[in-house]
Amino acid sequence: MIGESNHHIIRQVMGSNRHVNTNTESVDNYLKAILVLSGPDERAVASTALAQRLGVAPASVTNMLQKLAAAAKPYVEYEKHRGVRLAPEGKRRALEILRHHRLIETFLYEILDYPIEEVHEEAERLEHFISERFEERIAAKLGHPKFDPHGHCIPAMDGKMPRQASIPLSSVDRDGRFVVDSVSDQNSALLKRLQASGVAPGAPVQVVRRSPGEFALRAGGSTRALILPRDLADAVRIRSGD
Amino acid sequence: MIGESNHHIIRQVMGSNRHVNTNTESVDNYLKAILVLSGPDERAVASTALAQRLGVAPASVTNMLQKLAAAAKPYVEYEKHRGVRLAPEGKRRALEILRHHRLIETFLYEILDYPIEEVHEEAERLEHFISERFEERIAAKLGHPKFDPHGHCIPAMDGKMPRQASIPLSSVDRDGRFVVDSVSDQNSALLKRLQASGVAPGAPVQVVRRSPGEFALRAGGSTRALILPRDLADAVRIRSGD
DNA sequence: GCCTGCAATTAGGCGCGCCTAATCGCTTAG
DNA sequence: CTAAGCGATTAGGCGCGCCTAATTGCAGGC
Repeated sequence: MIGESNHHIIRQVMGSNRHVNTNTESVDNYLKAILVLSGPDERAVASTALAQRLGVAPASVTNMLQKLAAAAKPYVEYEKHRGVRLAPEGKRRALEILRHHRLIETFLYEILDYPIEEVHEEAERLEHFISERFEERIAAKLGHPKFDPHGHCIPAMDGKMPRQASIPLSSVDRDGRFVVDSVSDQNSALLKRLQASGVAPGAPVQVVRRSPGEFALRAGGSTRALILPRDLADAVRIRSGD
Repeated sequence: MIGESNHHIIRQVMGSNRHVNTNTESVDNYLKAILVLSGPDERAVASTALAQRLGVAPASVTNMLQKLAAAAKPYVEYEKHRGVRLAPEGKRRALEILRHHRLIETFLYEILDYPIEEVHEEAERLEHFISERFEERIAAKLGHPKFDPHGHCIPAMDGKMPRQASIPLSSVDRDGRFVVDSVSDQNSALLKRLQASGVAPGAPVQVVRRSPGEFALRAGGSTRALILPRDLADAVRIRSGD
């Protein structure tokens, strides 16, 4: 739980209820998408980008944004044709969901021995439905972890998150030794391959070849180099060796 | 997972999709309610009873039952004015959800140290959203338990459940020694009281007084008797001492 | 055997999130 | 400075689960 109170899934029950219902899974997903797409410097996000990420028609996005902006406590700041930003309440909720997501991933990986490439999908569903108590209990069980199994930072209860100091493999400008900072959770097949090759958060790696289209790296004690096309190389973030 | 394949939450995406969408939380809840209300001998269930249990208008029940009966694989057998029974597919799903529910309760209690009176509410939400893998992993982690923390039997993967051999405290016909079989999860305040008095599944208890309106019992080493009005006494099921 | 009372059903409507089609309006190229 | 192009919005519609109000039909009392 982050910030204020968490009402969970309160579905509209009476047709006579005049209040707009903004506590659904769908809303959560819009807020999460805005959080991610607006990046660390919190740029305004375009409707199209949201539509594409959410797999939804642009008209649906406009519709939802108007609702989110018109709520008593607005979730977003939205001006027509200008894109959208998270309002404080929206940011609070988005970070809460992100915290849920990453805690659940950690939990599935550490306690339930999930293979890493399966944690994301399960967390994606459950993140909307766990209670504050569940959140608190798994955090305690895990020793209040700061990172999930992909190396992503878990937002603290006060919603603060340190800025990332790592760079994508695809933008590295020299060969040499690095440490894996994080791996993307978006492509589970790739994730499985990376795991199998020893490319996991904290692992030392050596970048052995770079070209416009491909990046090659060797992890820990691995003998064979792993060759990643540019688009997949985006999925690995590295930092200089500690 | 029980029996056949489990499609989880597949929401309707296209307006053009002619197939009826029967994979929602709401459907799960209707099926569960029918399972419980039809009792061990699987009597037909009246619309009104369902409506009351689900907190929904009778018209809504009729509506849903028609849909559940009309599906390609019908979930229920339903004839107008005759009540409803689970069809094989409906029973399969209902038992699957019940298995989820009770596994989750056990998990929350054993692994996450929830107070017993809080497990039901959380399980009630999560039971609809966990994957087959999650189900299997928590079952394994718990050593494939046969009973949840209330003493209720957890349906096996093949959907079989032994018939209950216990009776409600309210229908006991003699004073003397018994063993607590199970306690209801419906009233969390009562559950907390029972727990505090040592009335938990497997605990030996002594029935010390019976009257039309009240039942008194003393648990294990407890000094004070616990007095329960008839309606609350329904919540405790006992069997003769083992 | 009819009639009344109540359970159950039908009819019609609502908010939700989504869709498509039509329109609008920024922005940039000529 | 205008016009095209495309991103964004509006308009209208759908299925879902739910509601209320009106109607139907079963069953028990006389």
